[in-house]
Amino acid sequence: DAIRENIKTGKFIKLKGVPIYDTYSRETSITSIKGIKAGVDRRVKRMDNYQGQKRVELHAHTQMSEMDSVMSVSDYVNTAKRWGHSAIAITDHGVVQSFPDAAHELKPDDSLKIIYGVEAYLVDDLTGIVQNDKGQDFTGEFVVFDLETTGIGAYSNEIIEIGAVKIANGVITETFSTFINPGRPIPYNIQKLTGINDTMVEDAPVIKQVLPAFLEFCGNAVLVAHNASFDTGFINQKAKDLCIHTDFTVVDTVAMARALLPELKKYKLDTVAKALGVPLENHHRAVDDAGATAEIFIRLLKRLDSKGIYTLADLNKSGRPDEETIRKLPSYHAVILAKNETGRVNLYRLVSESHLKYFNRRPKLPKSLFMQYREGLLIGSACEAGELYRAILEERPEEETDRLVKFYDYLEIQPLGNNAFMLRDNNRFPHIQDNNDLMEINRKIVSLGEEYNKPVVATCDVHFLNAEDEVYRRIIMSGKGFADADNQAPLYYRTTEEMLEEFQYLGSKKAEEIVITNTNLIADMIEYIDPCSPRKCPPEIENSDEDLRNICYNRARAIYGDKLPPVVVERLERELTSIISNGYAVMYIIAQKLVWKSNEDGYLVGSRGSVGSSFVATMAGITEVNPLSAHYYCPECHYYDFDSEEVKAYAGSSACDMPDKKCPECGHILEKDGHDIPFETFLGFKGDKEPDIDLNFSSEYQSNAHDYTEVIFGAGHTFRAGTVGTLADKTAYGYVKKYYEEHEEVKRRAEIERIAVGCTGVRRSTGQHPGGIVVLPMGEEIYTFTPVQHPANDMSTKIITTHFDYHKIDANLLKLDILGHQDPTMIRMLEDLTGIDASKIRMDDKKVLSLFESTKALGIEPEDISGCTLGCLGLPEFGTQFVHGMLIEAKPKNFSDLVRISGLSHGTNVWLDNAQYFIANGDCTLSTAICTRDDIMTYLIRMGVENERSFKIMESVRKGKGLTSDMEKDMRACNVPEWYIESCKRIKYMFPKAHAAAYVMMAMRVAYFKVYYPLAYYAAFFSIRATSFNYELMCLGRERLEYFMADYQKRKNELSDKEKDTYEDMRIVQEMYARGFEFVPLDLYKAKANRFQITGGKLMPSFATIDGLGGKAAEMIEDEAGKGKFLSREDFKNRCKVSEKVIEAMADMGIMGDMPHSNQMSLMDFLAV
DNA sequence: CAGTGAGACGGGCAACC
DNA sequence: ATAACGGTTGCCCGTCTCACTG
Repeated sequence: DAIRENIKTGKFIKLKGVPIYDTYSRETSITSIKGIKAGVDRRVKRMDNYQGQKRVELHAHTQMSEMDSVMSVSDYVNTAKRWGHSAIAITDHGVVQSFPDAAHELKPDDSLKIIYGVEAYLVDDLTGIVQNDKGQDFTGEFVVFDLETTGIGAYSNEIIEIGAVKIANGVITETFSTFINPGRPIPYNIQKLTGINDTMVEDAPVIKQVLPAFLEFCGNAVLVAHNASFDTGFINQKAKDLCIHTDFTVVDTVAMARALLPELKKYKLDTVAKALGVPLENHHRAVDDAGATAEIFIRLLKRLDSKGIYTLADLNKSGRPDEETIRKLPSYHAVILAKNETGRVNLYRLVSESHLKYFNRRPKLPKSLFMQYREGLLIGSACEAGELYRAILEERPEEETDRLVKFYDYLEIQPLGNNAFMLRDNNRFPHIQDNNDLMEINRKIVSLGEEYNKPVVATCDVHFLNAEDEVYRRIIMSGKGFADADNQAPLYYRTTEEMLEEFQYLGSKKAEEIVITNTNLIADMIEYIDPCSPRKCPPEIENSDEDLRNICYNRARAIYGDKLPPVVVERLERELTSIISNGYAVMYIIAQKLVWKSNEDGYLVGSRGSVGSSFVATMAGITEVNPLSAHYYCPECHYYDFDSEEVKAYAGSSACDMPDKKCPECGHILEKDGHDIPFETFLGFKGDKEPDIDLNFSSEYQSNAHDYTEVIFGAGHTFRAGTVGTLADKTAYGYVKKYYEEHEEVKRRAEIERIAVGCTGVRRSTGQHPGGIVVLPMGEEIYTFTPVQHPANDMSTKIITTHFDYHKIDANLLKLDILGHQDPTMIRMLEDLTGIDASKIRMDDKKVLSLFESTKALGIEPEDISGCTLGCLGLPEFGTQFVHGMLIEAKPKNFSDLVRISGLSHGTNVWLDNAQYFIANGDCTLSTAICTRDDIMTYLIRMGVENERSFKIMESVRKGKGLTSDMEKDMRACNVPEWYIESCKRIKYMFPKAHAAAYVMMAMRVAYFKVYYPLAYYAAFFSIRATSFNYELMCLGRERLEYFMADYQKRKNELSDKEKDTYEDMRIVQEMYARGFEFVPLDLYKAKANRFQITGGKLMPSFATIDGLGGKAAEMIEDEAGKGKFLSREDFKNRCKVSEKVIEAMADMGIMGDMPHSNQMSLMDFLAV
């Protein structure tokens, strides 16, 4: 214990012990520990010690950048605070999920300004198909041409071949073709690509001679090229070098093809040629490419003609890219920062639209859309993947860089190390050879900034906090399969001094300007913003207050009579006052509508959570749990008994445990109801607790319930709550392990775990909440609260989720938890099979209750079912080893006991290390132990602790927050025993009583069927609950089953989770066999896809129980079997889309009967007969 | 006959109530 | 043998199979 005390996460310790080689884990470990001492944390924490104004980081990625950055928001914010930086920006790739967490890191008196931004994937949709239109139509002259060059940039490369074709009136009239001597060797990769070598151009004319000739050939014609800006860029650059003025109209066939052939995925010349049936030989030779492009152009022109497009102006208009096209356009990084509240909402809109409309691997943002919502936003030119940097890198003509610079509000440059990858990639960046080349690009950006008066800022493009943290990013990128993962750029958060030093090559004055002055200048243009709206916006439904009141009173009168018992009126009024005054009536009305609708459609709804604590909820039909104290009432004459001594003896218990009784007035059998649950568990004494209505709908019905919310609130007003899926422990561990295995480095398990921790928390995907629907009230705009997107950016679904996970906006919008559950599905199937109304099942049936103590009621002995001494295998929430252990120890006698056990068996540190100990120690009994939340509050109140205080203590305990010393003091002051205080402190999570009661009711119902309608029970269980049912292992007889069970038992410690599930299902099957029931072989023509059937006192499994045969195939078989006999296996395979392998397996199991292999055979057979 | 892409399926994992 | 909350939805990924293609 002393050792344990000293070992805590984040602590450093010194150990004394004996190192030995552990043959099991196959690594060295320490045993026989003799001493343990506190150690010293020797890690050096970096500090920004710059004297004077410090820099501001304007470009940083957090863990929300998908599988890219490993920096946690909290580390980032807190480091900035510690360094004394005045502001920091968060600019994740295309998303903003870090914002709420970042805001959360700020304390009220922090002065740090967080700049909320995004690094967008900007798409230039503003350049049209036609540049410099002068009113031409398609009857004039066009010159379609193509160039081969020594490289990509027009400035430092030369043209080596020009091929051109002149078209007039849609027919080819002239051609032009020549090599050009570039006056320097042709790079090897270009030779390889084009097949043009030095000897071929040796005798060719030089550009000075060729260009004028080519320009003369062109005359006033419109220039046409595939990806025209490349070719015209060269022509313009070379013309400029020779002081020749050019002013061509240009048409780009890539853009044309995009507009006219939207079905293509790529628009490379060969792809387009193929799509249009144009032959293309010798691709990457100017003459041939020009010819092909001309042919493509002519064919595209014909399509234009049929569309009634006759002028270039029309072409440009028709070619405005649609969503589909924009998705396929190349994108460039750009940093967008929100300056103020308007900007924030605009940013959320841009993020939403880029996810909903323009997502293609990345959320793309068309410039046109950005322009539309530019208000309140700043845009910066970003990194080497930004269009300005790219334009400079590719030596685009000046007009283009000018146009780009003007578009941005500020320009960015980054440390050389960020771009050093270019030095290593000679193929893509042949002209970037050393740091000087990289510096040159940065210098160019700086001078453009000066020229156009745009501030230039130095940013880090942060992806991890400290230089050494690159290892985490390396492993993650390697795990994703990036080949160059091992060459991590130094993308860490740098201090002012580090950045000043980095940019010394610009001169110390300039360095100071871009590192300090300008970053602060940008930061100062930005206001303090809260990423989450402060407004609470619950939906409104007209007359909900009055309606709720009426619904409750009507129902109450129907049950308790027109003259309502005072207890009922008192409770209703107390609750209604609290509910209505706090504005929660709407919640009840919504829940009521959903439940009623589901009931109408034939599915009961299970209640869940603490709603059952509310009698109003009971009366509104939202829950079956009646929270009043145990009472009798007469359904005939409305006699009631809430306060006789007889009834009071059941305080704290459920009414179903009371003896049956006849009505003293009319002799009718009295109803018993009430579980004695305080309302305050739900809403608190002041009604100020944020309540949550959780409902369990049948999994089969869940999506209908979701759709129905749209009917209630109107289309566009409900959103599925979104979730953020991260790289968590197990996946991270797997990545790290794999990484070091691949690199053949031996790492100890502890080290792998340590590194894995550093990799966790990185966003991997987004998803849907299991049931949460978020409601946006009429007249509100969702972007005020959160951006939206499709789950996992799946463009084929109509589901829209919130971009933030629900808890980030739970103070703003109401969430309905419409969860899926198997209990309602089970009940539905059991009712269908037996004709019994499950809601009428008694909760005090002795035989049913005995299942929780012995196997007797099932007519079997423990040895029949591998020694299990209880009959409650397969009952919901009562089927696991853990719960069984508890049941065996606690020996529940009635419903109330089961409610307590249900409470004890859910949560961490509620039973073990807690109630179990205190019961054994004699401090308490099952009835007095802390079993549910409510126990704490009612007990404390009874001991004299003030109401509100008792509630607060309960809330603190049930959330696992333990007790404050003040709370302990208050408890001791009221003589609360020490064991009780200790017990409270150990609890990590705890059920509310209402939830436990609702779940026990469900378990009792299922148990009833298990006792009295066994086949129906097993049919329902295997159809619905069994997750790993396997025909081959389980349905071919008891002996075979037990053979496999023995095998699993032997491998107990190595079973996968899946196999463990299978084993649990096997136990239920074993129990069924033991009770004397059997399966009949699966009949191809009688079996159902997913449901077991009872036939002649036996069970017929469903098709879905066959391994490898999934839901789709199962349904196909059921469908096709109804249409007629299968002639052969071949026929079966074709009609049902079942794979060969599965058919083989089915044949082995005897399911295929004597069906012949192919139709031929069957015909022969037929003839033979 | 290798390559590719799509779809079904099962299993592992994560988020959540 | 241990320790153990139980049960839900949904996403990703590897594998298998099959149709299609050059």
